[in-house]
Amino acid sequence: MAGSAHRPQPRSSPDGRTAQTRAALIAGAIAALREVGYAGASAREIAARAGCNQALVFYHFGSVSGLLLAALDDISARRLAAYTGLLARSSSLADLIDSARAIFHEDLESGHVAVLVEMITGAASTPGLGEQVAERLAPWRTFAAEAVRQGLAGSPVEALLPADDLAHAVVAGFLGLELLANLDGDLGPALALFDRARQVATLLDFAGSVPSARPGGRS
Amino acid sequence: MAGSAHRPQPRSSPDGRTAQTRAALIAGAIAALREVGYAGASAREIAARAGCNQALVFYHFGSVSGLLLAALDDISARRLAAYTGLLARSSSLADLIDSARAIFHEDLESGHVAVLVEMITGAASTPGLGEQVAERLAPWRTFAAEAVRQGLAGSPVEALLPADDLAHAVVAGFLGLELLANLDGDLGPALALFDRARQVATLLDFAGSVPSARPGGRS
DNA sequence: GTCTATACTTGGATAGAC
DNA sequence: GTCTATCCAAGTATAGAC
Repeated sequence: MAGSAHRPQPRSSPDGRTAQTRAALIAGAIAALREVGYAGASAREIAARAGCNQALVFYHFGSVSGLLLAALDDISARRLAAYTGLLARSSSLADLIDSARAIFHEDLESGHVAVLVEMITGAASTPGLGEQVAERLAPWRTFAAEAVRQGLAGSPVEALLPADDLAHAVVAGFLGLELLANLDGDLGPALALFDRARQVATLLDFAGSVPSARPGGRS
Repeated sequence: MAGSAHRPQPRSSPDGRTAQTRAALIAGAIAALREVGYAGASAREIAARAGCNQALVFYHFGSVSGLLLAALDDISARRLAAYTGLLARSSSLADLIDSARAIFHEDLESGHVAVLVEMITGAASTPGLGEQVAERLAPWRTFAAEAVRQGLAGSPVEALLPADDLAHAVVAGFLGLELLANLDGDLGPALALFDRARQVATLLDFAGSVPSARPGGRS
């Protein structure tokens, strides 16, 4: 039931004027969240960026938070598709770290994770919004767990750090790095961290390929 | 120069009515940031929690963001004192992880890190606020670097992960875990992570105490 | 130092013309 | 479906009484 409210007749052609307006509003919402944060993402601010009228926010999305959630949906869909593609193409842990670095870099430059972070923290001021944001974060967490499972398959790390625990840390790490990079306007430290992780990953890839180097390995 | 504006005569006795009001406003600001976020932390909202008049926010702190920064200063001072005490009492890496877990738990329950996170993300909507928040975050980062340096002294991890890089990851991790725990209303996964880290730390403590287990060790 | 009252601004939301 | 006009609520900030 959540999500079905205030959707006007989607009867017009797939990329008619209506769809264009909705898309422009979503793009404007993303830009606003990125540049002026949740507190600054008002209907007027967003409409100005979309080049249309403030009233259309309410016509198409019912409320400002309705639009912000739609923007989050939009980002999630596009980002997860990109992530999944990268994951499928990674055959080693080092590959996976490289992919994660590329994802982080791209997301940061385009501000996608910033939008997510703003929504998570901003949700506190709007009753009921927290649950809806959490729902939309769920697929990212599932994806992280899958990536970790794939990257650690057969690694000695598995025994020490279960995939689910590590996945939680990975998501938290992404969000935290984004927070700091955004505040500092400098993603250097975060990228340096990925480079270090890559070195460790290379070691683990090697350890995984040498059976005798796996303590407790039984197969 | 920033910070000296709008400070009314501190001529009254140290814990006179003035100091009480200022303290109540700061406490109200912290509670508001924690419960309704940056976007909801208005002068009226804060004054209501402080049990005083809205106009006093401007009299004592000049503006709402002035008060919020004062609140952040207050938290930083008290938290860093507590952290430093814990650090001084930790003699092994496992001890340090235990301390970190205790810090995280306490901060989360009391909402101190939530305040920091709200200020970091909320700063985007108020020009110039970002730099001031960054200034106040700096001591936390310095502390993290010291803790990491102390915890890793003589550990084989040092060669792979320089202390500064790791410290950046630790701060990002804290902020990210806070973000998730706050959204979910569940700090279980974060605490589980600390437990895992503690296990690894115990291993490293052991490795550090056995010279032959340190590859490349030269002393 | 603290309060009441108020000026001014911005934002959410709706009605109705086109 | 989009716009203009408008209402109302909430927010920042100041003036002036006490």
